[in-house]
Amino acid sequence: MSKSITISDEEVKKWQFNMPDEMLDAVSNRFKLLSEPMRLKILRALCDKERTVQEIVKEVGASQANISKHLALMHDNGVVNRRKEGLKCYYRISDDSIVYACFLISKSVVENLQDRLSWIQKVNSNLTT
Amino acid sequence: MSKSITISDEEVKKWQFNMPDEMLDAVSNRFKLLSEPMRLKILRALCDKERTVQEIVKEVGASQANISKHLALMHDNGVVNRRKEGLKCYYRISDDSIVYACFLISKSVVENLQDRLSWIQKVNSNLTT
DNA sequence: GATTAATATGATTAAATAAGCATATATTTG
DNA sequence: CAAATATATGCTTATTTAATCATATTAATC
Repeated sequence: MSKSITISDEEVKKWQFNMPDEMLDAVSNRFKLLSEPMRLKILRALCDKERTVQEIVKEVGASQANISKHLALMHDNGVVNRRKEGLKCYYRISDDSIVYACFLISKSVVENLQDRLSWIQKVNSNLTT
Repeated sequence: MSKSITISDEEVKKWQFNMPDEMLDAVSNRFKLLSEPMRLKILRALCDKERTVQEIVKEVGASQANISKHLALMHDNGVVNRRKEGLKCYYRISDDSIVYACFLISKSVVENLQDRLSWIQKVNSNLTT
């Protein structure tokens, strides 16, 4: 069966931004973790299944030290979980809503780009005719 | 009628992280915009309706210059829209998915904190008995 | 227990950027 | 057009942090 998530406006309104400042700090911190291309690449690699550090290093194409630090940071902040097996260490995304948030934002960014593109095309066709 | 949004796993899988690196850069940039407490406070103020810069300044309690710069940044990146009316300038959130993403992440962060709290409580009760 | 493999960590450097202050640019009103 | 109001913008400073290199830790194997 296929999972799905539904967010109602009411639900959002209730929570929504009756949030205390301290909560916003925590939220901004989580967003900050998602605001580095390198970390998004790591999450992209972890999207379908857990992987070892080595596997991530290969897939992402960055140094082992760098990947390791990003993973540590995300682990400290509950974005990924760790599982040790002998020498190897498997990481996985700890929470589906992280992926959903990435999806939402991606969609929003694409729509945004498309809007701009249509503007440009309109302006361009006006200029060239 | 109450709006709502549904995200299916299939939908996420399709898009999901078959994203090219350039796309991840754009997404990370959007996340970066959401990763400052001050900007989240501004978005919280804009959550239910559009507001003027002055109204935001009052509600958020930061300097006009600072608010103005954050608004300009978010506007340049399509996070908020602008509407001028005489001297006043009304800003509003341009895209619902931004609010949904904030909601998702907030929920995720709260769950994360709750998990940690229950750990702490468990440890604490072990120590004090 | 020495060696190799997998991962983590410390120190340093360079780049990004939020906030503050002063000032500039409209736009309205007298 | 002068004064007042609303908003935007330069410039500077201090802070944060990603990447790099070298090295440390941990676990398996011979």
